Amino acid sequence: MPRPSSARLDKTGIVQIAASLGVSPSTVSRALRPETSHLVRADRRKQIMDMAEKQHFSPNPGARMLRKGANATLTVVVPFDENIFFSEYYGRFLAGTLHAAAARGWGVQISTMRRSENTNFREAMQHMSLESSGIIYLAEPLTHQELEELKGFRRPFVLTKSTLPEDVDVRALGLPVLSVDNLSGARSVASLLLQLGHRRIGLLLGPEGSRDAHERKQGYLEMLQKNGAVPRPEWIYSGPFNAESGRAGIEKILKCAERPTAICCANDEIAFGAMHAAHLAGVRCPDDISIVGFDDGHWATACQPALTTIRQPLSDLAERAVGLIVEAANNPGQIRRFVSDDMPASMMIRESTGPLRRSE
Amino acid sequence: MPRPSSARLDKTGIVQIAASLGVSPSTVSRALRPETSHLVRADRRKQIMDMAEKQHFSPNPGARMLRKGANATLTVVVPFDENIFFSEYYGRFLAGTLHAAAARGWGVQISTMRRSENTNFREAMQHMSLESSGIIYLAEPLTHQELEELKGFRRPFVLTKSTLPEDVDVRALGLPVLSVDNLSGARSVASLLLQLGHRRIGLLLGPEGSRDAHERKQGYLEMLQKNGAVPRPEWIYSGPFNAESGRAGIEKILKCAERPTAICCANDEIAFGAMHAAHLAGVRCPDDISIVGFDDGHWATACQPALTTIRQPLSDLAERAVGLIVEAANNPGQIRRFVSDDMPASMMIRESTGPLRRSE
DNA sequence: GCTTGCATTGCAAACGTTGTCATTTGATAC
DNA sequence: GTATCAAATGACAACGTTTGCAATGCAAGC
Repeated sequence: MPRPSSARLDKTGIVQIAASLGVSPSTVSRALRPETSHLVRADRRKQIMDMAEKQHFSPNPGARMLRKGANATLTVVVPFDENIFFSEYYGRFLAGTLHAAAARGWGVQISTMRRSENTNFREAMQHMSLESSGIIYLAEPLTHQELEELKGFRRPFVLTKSTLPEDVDVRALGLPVLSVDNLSGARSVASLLLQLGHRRIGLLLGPEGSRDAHERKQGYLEMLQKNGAVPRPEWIYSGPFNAESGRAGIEKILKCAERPTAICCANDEIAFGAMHAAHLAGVRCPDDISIVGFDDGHWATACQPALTTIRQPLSDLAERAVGLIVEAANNPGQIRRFVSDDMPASMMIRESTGPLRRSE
Repeated sequence: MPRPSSARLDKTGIVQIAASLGVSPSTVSRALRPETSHLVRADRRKQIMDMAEKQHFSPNPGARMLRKGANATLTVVVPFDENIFFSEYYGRFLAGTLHAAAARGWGVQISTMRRSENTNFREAMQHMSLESSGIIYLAEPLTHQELEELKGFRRPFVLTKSTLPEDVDVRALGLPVLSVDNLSGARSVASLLLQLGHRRIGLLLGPEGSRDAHERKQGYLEMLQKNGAVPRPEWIYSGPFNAESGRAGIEKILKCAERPTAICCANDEIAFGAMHAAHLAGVRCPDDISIVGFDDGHWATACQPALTTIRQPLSDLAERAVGLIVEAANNPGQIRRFVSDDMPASMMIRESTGPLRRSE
C-alpha cells in the first residue's frame, strides 16, 4: 500500500504542536524556550510542554540556527590516525580546545583529513568550514601551494607552526599561526646538560620534514656549538617520533668507542625508547647517561627514572586558538592576519638528568 | 535580541553575489555547489566563484541545514576531564567514531559534560542534540532518574553499558545500550591463570560504583570460585582506575604472610602500577608473580614485561554506535529501542603471565 | 464608563539556501 | 526562416523557527 500523500504526520514541528492545542506557533516557541517561557501563562506552558513531550518534539536545529544567526561551533582538523588521541600533542591540545570552547559556550567538531589522496585541499577546507564557524588546522604539514591557497580562504582559521614546511618564514607568511617556542625550549634543556658538566652529548632527532623536529635540532645544536660541545656525527641519529626510533638510536650510539654522557631527544617517546634500551644494555640513567625528552608526555613522571623534559603550553595554545576563532567569528569582515609570538615552553627537571660523574 | 540593523552591509549571502553579478540566486547556488556546478556555463561559473571569493562569501550553515533536512553530524558526550583522550577507552572509542563517521560522510562533534553541577540532565541532552542528529553518551554514570528521563528522549542516542548503574538490568531497560562483555573477558583471563597452575590469586579491583569494575570483579570471582580458588580477603584491594591504586594494592598484598602467585587487575593502569611496585620490591614478574590487566592499553606491549590483558573491541563498538545513530537519523519516527548483545572481548596473552613455579 | 497599564496571545515577516518548475537562450537541422 | 531540442537560467515556493508589532482580554484606577 503506497502511503497516502498527505502523510508525514510524524514530522513534529512547533506548528504541529500548536495545531493540536489550538494555539499559535509563536506561543509554543515562547513556551519551549527557557528565556521566553515566562511570557506564557503557567497553565498553558505546562500544557504545551506536555504535548511537546508526548509528540516527541525536538526543535529543528537548522531552522533555529538560520533564525538565530551563527552557530557556535568550531572545527579542529587532525590527521587521520588510529592513535591520534594518544599523542601528547593532540590529546592535550584537543582537551584544551574542548575546555576553552566550553567556557565560551561553543561546540567543537573534530574532523580528520587524509592528505595522501589527491583531494583538492581548498575544497576540503571549504567543506569543513561549511558547518562550523572556524577551523583550527592541526593536520599534516602543508605544502607551499596549499599555504598560498589558504591566503584566499575567507573563513576564520588558525594554523600551528608545526604544520608549516621548515623553510617558511612565519613572520612573512601573513597567516594566523600559533606556535610553541621549540628553539628556546631545546636551548634551555641543552643548557641544563652543559651546566651539569656534560660535554659529550648525543642527539636523537626526529623525522626529516617535521618542522618541530627541525627546530628542536636547531636549538640543541646551536646551544652546544656555542659552548664548544659539538656532537660527533656518530652520536646523532634521526628517526620517527616513536620509542622504537629511540631504541635504535641509542643502540647505535652505545656502540661507539667513545660514548656520550648525555642524550637530547626530539620528543619523549624517543627518550622512553632510549631509556628502555639503555636499561636493557646495563647502562644506568642518570648515573651513566643523562637523557632529556621534549613534550612532557603523560608518562614522563610515571617512568623510571622520571624524565627531564620540556613542557609545551598546549592548553594555552588551544585557549588562544579558540579565542582567535571566536573573535574572528564575532567580527566578520575584519579578519586579522595574525602572527603570534612563540609561546614559551617550560623545562621540567626530573630524575633522568644528573651531573657528570667525576671519573668521566 | 535586536541585531545591529545599521551596519552589516558586508553580509554576503548568495543573494548579494547574485545581485552584484546580475544573475539569479539559483544560478549562484548551483555554481557554488560541486554537485550541481556542471549545470552552469563554465565562464559564468568562474565569474561567480571569483565574486564569491572576492566578497568572502561563505554559505550559511543554518540555512543549508534547514533546507536540506538533517545535518550529518553526531555528538559524542564525554566526561569533562583534562586527560580524557589519554585513556585507552575514550581514545580508542573516539578514534573509532571518527573513522566510522568519516566513512559515512558524517562529522563528529565532541561535547563534554560535567555532572557535578546541578544542571538539568534532560536539558543538557536536549541542548546537545540541538546541533547534531544524534548522541553517543559516554560520560559519567547515569542515575536511575536520568535513565527514566532518557526514555522520553526522542532524538537518536546510544549509551554504553559502562554508564549504567550496577543494578540496572540492561535487557529490561529498553534503551539502546552497547557494551563489551566484561564478564567473559574477566572469566577467560582468570581461567588462563588457573590453567597455568595458579591457585593463590589476588584481585586489584576498580572503584565502587563503576559498572565495568563491578562486572570484572564478578567475572574474576565467579571463575575462581568455580575452581576452588577463592581469594583470601587480604588479597583483595579496591581503588580507582590508576597506577597509584595498583601500587598501593600490591604493596598491601605483598605484606601478607602467604602471598598470592598471581594477580588479576581491573584495568591495565592498575596492572602497571602493580608491576612497577613489585619490581621495586624485588618481586619478579612473571617468575614470582603473574599479573593480568584489562583493556589492552597503549602501553601494554611497551612495558616490561609485556602485559597479558583483555582487548576490548572498542572500534567495533564505535562503528556500531555510529551505525545506529545514522540509521536512526535516516529513519525518523521508528526509533529502535535497541538492546545490543555484549560484544566479545579477546585475550592478549603476553609475557606478564607464566606457569606456577614448582617450588610453590 | 472610560482610560490606563499589564499580561497574554496571534500575525506575519524574516532568516539564506535549494529544488522544482517554467522560461529563455543558443545551436543545429531541415 | 523555422522547427526542434538541449542547455542554461530565472522565478518562486518551501524548510521550521523566532520576534517585533499589533491585538486582545482583564483588572485597577479615575
